[in-house]
Formats: sequence, structure tokens, C-alpha cells
Amino acid sequence: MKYDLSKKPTRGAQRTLYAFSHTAMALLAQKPFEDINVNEICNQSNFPRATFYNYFDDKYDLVNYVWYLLAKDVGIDDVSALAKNDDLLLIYFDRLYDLFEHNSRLLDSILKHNEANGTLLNSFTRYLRDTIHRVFTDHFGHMKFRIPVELMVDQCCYTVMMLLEWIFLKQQPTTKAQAHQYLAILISDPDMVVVPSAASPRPDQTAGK
Amino acid sequence: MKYDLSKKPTRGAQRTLYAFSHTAMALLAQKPFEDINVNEICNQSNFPRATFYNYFDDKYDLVNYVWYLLAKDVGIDDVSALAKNDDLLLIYFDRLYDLFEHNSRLLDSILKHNEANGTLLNSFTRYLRDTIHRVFTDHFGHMKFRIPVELMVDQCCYTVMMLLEWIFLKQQPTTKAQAHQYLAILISDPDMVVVPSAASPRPDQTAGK
DNA sequence: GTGAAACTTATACAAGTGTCTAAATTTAAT
DNA sequence: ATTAAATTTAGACACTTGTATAAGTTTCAC
Repeated sequence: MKYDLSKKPTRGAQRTLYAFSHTAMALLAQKPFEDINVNEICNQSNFPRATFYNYFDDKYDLVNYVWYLLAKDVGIDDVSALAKNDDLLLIYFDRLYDLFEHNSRLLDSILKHNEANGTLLNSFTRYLRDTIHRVFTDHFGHMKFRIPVELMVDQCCYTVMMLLEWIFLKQQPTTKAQAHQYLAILISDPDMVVVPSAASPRPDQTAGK
Repeated sequence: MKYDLSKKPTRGAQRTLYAFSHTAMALLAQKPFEDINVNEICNQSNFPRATFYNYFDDKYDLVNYVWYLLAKDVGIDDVSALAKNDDLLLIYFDRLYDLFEHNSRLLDSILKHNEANGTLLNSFTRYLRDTIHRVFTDHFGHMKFRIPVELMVDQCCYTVMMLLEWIFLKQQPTTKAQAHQYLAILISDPDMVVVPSAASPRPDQTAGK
């Protein structure tokens, strides 16, 4: 991304970012990502190509920004709502479940023109996986497992995303409750946990702070 | 792929396929995939662009063919060597482990210029995942689990590939034996299996046809 | 060794990509 | 309101991509 999202954007920058991301979503709902080009995005947005390249490296960069917006919308990074030791896995699963549900209109349209495991939707699930990977790494970092922590974290991320892809991209309607059961079976954490950082036998009960 | 791999290639076609794939591997070991373009591939191969496009759709198609060659080399699809009910998971894990090891020179060079989870190496792991997905779908199709078969298959594929990526792309040296232990922990199949197609309680002991 | 099929090649083309310039405009702080 | 800094913009540029044509060459089965 050429534009620095960390600084406060000017009004003009906000308009521009909004216009491009809005156009991107509209186009993604209409045709395959492969068939969308930068000229088209610029025409629909009423901005010249030069402006596009002031903000984004390329069209891949733009959709990534779209994913960022969707994730922000559902408060993916909101740490404040976390009780000390809720099962982070379920909390993040639920947030992502909500994200997929909130955007089911858009996603369903996208699915009509793009393979569920094509470049576009891959970049989406990849974005989300990377996001929770950061969180999980922080959270599990202190714990000990029968396998290396990194593997454990990867396993959690892959499994969560695999399940969400199955439900929402391969369109296998599944309630949250049912999904939680699947998760519990797929990630048999009691088997894996050896010692949380403090001293208690199970991380999700007493290991706070 | 424009060229039909199922028919027997002429001598000329063999030469051409060899030249392009050979060049591809050489270039991949030298520089980032993003920096390689079709002209360059053609110059190094001493074939005109037109010939390249007789065989491949684009450079992504070419690397995919390279993955195909590597996988073929290690006999990934060889069904003959399978005892009735060996644990397919371990067998295929081992084959892929061998594949990574056989090509560790190439892969290490590639890793110097390409992110372990960038476009290029993603296309590699993706290719392998899809390959074992087909096998596992056949094999697990008959069985019943506490979760939908599709999920079970996905879980197996993702976990196997995740582990291999960890060992060979994130470069965490691990013996086969150790990896088998990790696998057993990550995929706790006794927990999941309910009923194999026939009647026995465990699929890997007596369920053979 | 001949001939039909398969493959190669030179060349041209339309379209898209990403960068760069210098002039015009907007912005936010005074 | 003024102004210096930051952005936007039109236009041009070099480069890559993928397709298409039609003339040449190689291949393999007979």
C-alpha cells in the first residue's frame, strides 16, 4: 500500500479511499477479479490512474484494503471485549463467523464470478488467517504444548479458516453452535496442552495474567 | 496448460517442455518469481515467445508444470505400492517429505528470493495439497466420522501441508519420526472416527475391502 | 522416403501495467 | 486570507502480456 493508513487521512484522501474501495466492491460483485483492470476501477471511481497509483501498488493491493475495511468493520482487533481467559479460539471464530455473515451479500456475489479457492477469495482468507495468526501468536506464546507453539498456532489458524471456508465459501450452512462442536473435535486441545505459562493444568480456566 | 500432457509428446515437444521447465527452475533459483518474465524465459530457453504460448498459458502455468514434474519424480500418484490399509496419511506424508528433501537444493534457493508464504511457494504447496486432496477424498469417502467427511479430508490435507511447510519452508529441521508424532497429536483420528464403511472400529486395522 | 499431422517461428497487434514529469489544485496552519 | 507543503492530475513513456496469422520445419507412421 502506497498510502500510509496509520496517519490521519485528509478529507480528500478519505474521499479517494472510499471511492476506490466502493468501486472495488461493486466490480467484484459483478465480474471475475481477473477481468477487472485498473483503468476500469479508475473510470468508475472518477479518478485518474495516477491517483490510483498514489494510493495502491496494484489491484491486489486494493482488494487487500477492502479486506482490511471489512475486518475493521466487525472489530476484529478489538481487545477490550476480551475477558481474561475466554477461549480465544472460539471468540475469534465467532468474530470471523460474524464477518462472513455480515458480508454474505457481497461474498455470495463474489462467489458467482470467482472460484471459492481462486486468487481473490484466497487473498481474503489469507488476510484473515494472517490477522488471527498475530493474535494467537501473542496469546499462545506463553504456553507449552506437546508440539512446538508455532505448529499449534498454525494449526488453530488453519483449522478456524478451513471451517469458515467450508461453511461460507463451500456453502455448507452450519450454526455457530454446530461449528463450535466441529472445532472442539478438530482441535483437541486438552490432548495438546501440557503447561500454561503460570502453573495451572488448563489454560482456559485459571491462567489469567 | 495449452499442451495436452495426456497424449504422448513428440520428440520436439519433449525437448521444448524440458527446455522451458529447466529454464524455469534455473531462474527460480536465481531471482524472485515476480522479476521473471516470459521474454526472459524464452531467451534463456532459446525459443521464441510464440512457442512458449503454444505450451503454457502464462508463467504461472509453467511453474505449475514444474511442480507436476517434481511430484511425478517422487511417484506421488503411485497406488501400486499401497498395502491394503496402511495409514494413508503417513504414507502420503512420507512421500511429500521425500519430495521436499529430494528437492531441497532447489527449494532452498527459491527461499532465498521468495517469501515462504508468497505467491510462488504458495502455488507449490497448493499444488501438493490439491494432489493429496484427490487421494484422500477417494480413500476417506467410505468412512464415517464425527464430523462431515469433507471437513475431515480438508483437515488432513491442511495439517499435512502445514507440517511440511513448517519443516521445510520455515526451516525447522525435524525427522520423519518426530513429524509422525506431531501428526498423531494434531490429527487425533481415534477421537474422530465413528464407523468405517465395513464394520470394524478402526479404519487402519481391519477395514480393508 | 513420402505425406499428413504436429509443431515452430517471425511478425504484428491491441491492451494493460507501473513510472515519471511538471503544472494545477487542495490542504491545514498561520 | 496567505502561504508553504502535500496531493492531484494529464499526458507520455517503456515495457509486458496474450493472441493471431501465415509461412516454414520437424515428426512419425506407413
